[in-house]
Amino acid sequence: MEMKKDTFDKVIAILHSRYPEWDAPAKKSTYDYDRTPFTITISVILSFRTKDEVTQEAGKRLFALADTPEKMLTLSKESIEKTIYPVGFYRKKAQSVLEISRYLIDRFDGKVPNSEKELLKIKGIGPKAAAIILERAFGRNIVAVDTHVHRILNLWGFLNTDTPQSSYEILKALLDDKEKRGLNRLLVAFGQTICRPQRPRCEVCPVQALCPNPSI
DNA sequence: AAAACGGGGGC
DNA sequence: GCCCCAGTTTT
Repeated sequence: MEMKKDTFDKVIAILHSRYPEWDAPAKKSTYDYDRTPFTITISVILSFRTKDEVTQEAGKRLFALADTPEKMLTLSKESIEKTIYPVGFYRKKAQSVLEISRYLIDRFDGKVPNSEKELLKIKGIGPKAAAIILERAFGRNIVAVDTHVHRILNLWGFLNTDTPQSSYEILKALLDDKEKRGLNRLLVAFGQTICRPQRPRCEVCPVQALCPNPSI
């Protein structure tokens, strides 16, 4: 089954009125480390193919040791591996963390560039990571298809089109003429708390009646 | 286009 | 056990 766009709009409206706090920026107090462009960037790297909770715990441990590119370079690759374990691809990511730190210092005086073009030049940062960094670190009003958003789009049937568009293009079209940033956050929060990857809480979902594929 | 990177979790 | 996991680089 697939959902129509007007149903999608209705779903967004219901979620918005039921959980107005979801489209607000994440509170700093929900994290145990400073949310700087650098820590945000590294968190995004750590999050690939890894559960949110594991990523959060790993980030907390890592940023307690080093929350700037300069401090990061004082750590050995092995100690970073140990610290971030058990995130997926932890060896490759430890290497990537060091490379990115080195690159930021050499090219941008230790700062994360507020530019998609520049972010994409960094090894280890692709289109999705760049979008998430721009949104979270710099508040840019763009859509960022993270794993939650992707999963929900798929669940609602928006990714089973004959002419395959990227999930990024599809979401952009669905959220056109709206405040993309807030609505994007709304979907992420929905995916984290109710429409979860494991054991989705359909029984408390306010839009269950509109869902094409409830797992209830 | 497909493999590789690496664990966790569902069934 | 086996299968999945939608991020990026490498082959």
